[in-house]
Amino acid sequence: MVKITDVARRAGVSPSTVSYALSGKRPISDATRRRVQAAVRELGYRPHAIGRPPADRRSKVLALAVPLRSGVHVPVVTQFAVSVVTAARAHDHDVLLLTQGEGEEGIGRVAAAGLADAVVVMDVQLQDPRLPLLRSLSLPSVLIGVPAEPDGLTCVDLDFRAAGELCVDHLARLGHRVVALVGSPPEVYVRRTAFARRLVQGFTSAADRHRLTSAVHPCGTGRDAARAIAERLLREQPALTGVVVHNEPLLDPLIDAFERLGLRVPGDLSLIAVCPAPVAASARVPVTSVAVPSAELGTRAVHLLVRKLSGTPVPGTTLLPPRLTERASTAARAAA
Amino acid sequence: MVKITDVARRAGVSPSTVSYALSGKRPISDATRRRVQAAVRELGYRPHAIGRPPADRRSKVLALAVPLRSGVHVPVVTQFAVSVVTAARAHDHDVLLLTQGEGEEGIGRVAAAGLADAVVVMDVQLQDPRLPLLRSLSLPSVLIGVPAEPDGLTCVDLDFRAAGELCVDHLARLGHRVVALVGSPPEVYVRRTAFARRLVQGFTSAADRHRLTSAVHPCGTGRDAARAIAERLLREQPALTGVVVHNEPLLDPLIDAFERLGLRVPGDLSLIAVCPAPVAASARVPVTSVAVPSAELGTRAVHLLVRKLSGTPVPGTTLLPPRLTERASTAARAAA
DNA sequence: TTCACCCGTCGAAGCGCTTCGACGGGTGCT
DNA sequence: AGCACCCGTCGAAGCGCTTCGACGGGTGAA
Repeated sequence: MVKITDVARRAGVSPSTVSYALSGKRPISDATRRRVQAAVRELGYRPHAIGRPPADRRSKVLALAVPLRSGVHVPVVTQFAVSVVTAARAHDHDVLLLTQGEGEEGIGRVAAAGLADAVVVMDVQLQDPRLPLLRSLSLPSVLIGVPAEPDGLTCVDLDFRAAGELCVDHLARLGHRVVALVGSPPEVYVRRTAFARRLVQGFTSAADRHRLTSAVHPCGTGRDAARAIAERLLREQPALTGVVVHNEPLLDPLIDAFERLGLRVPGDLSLIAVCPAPVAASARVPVTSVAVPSAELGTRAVHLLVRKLSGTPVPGTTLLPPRLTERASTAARAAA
Repeated sequence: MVKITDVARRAGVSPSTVSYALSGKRPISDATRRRVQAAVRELGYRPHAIGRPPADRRSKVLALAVPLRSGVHVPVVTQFAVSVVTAARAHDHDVLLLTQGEGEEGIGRVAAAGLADAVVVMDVQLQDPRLPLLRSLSLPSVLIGVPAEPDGLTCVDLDFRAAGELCVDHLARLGHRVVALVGSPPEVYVRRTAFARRLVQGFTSAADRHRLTSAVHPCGTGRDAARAIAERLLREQPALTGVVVHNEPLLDPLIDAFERLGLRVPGDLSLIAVCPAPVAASARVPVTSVAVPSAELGTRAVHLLVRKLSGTPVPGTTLLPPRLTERASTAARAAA
């Protein structure tokens, strides 16, 4: 392995001069800088992380704590992870992957060992066991999702409450009077996952505001669950004409199930999904949706983290405003 | 942050004694060891990675180079990544995530900076541009997938050639005489992705051996592609009764498309998929499949890597034998 | 011409840890 | 009883890098 002393020898200067020539933290003459750069190129020198003194103890690594528990949609998480890695690279950082179960232990370990400078925490619950740890650690962090008590923490998320309201507003504007929310699997709510709860709140309060009849149903995934929930909805709310779906993998099966029951989308039933845009656009019927901007969330999280690392103050909670995109799955309610 | 000297002071010994007490590399009296352990517990000490001298230069980090290019099925990759992280943790290692595009550059950077001790490389092509780099680097590596020239490299993969043969053998045994392979998207073959090509080889050679009429069709994903390929198959091979699918996201749409053309599975058409078992089992018709054991591949890769790191010699190429699981999508060919 | 100042460079220290060599004091054998 | 040996512990070195303080020589101003 080629070290800084090798470069120094070849360039005929001292190691410290090489360091300064590369970092630019002190003035170095053009001639010297050029010689150093040439030596670096010729030898293929790259600073080795082990040498970094604790002054600049930065490992240039961010940790990413991903959930991957049941009920979490894998492609969404993956897209998010990729955007984090990409954004991190743009800021000259690498990403260390921590999986759930590792969650708490992993964050502690990574912080103590100095393996990472900062951590992005996904899938935050309202009362998340990791929060006390994050508060006590000096390790900068950004949460994806907003817990019940976000004081002192940096959080980013889609404004799921507003997203829920937006969906209902849209259905109400189209004349729908009876609506339902088909949500994530029950375990997601049991875990008190923040974003899922907030969406329900927004949905419910907007429905009340518009004086709509509404119901909320957590729902598992798969064809059988879709059929069951579709039948149940029609049984319990025969006048149902508007459905909000917050459950990516259920989207296609649910449309299927409704059609098998003789309900056309959007003829008889309007459907709005809360999910990443590609999922909505490529469903068997292109679905009107409020996009979950996973890529943007990842990028934002990294930006915030980098700013924190540089000492810049950052806002406590950033909520991205929801945006609704109309596609083929919503229509005005047919006249009675 | 609590360091080894703090522990030493509290335990009333020297730092080196603490180190030995924790590593066990030299005999330490029971009394001393106990005092050290108590001090470690009380102070919450954890060794900081920055202190590790290059003698034991191990960073306890593995890099994982994941593809995430078009045509690669995301859930499969994710499952694989998770199994790598889990296995790595079992060996007291963490995992650094490198994404494609970063591929070559990333491996070089990580190696030079000493960020990782070893690397797992996914989605290997027959002529992979990363191979020369891997050979030249002293960084131990394991490839998922077998390139054209695997000499000097450690590779793990499902034996896709045998998998292709196994599918055809099964169809032939059931009496099918005209078969087709619906493969991955064309770009996968253009890239000369190793496993995709090998599957085709196995499929073709087994078909020839059994004197079957056969055809191979790369195919994109999505409902439209499924419909197009289904129609084309029936047009070009009207007597077709056996289909092998090597394209996870196409499975459901393809079954759909066949049924819309009036072909029942398995009544009129037998279907075998090469994909992870859960995908096959949860398709709209449970599909007979040869499993792609992503989790096992990840675990194996990490095991091999750990053995390499410890200096144990490891086999060059490990091919896992394919296993076929019968489900509801295959049946004997109906008598003419 | 002289002095102050600054630019460009160097040497040394230090980070937290591991490990090598050394050393002191028991123990066991002769 | 004496000697060798080994167990348990300590001190010091060293890893590759960055950065602080220092220093020498040139330049500009008085």
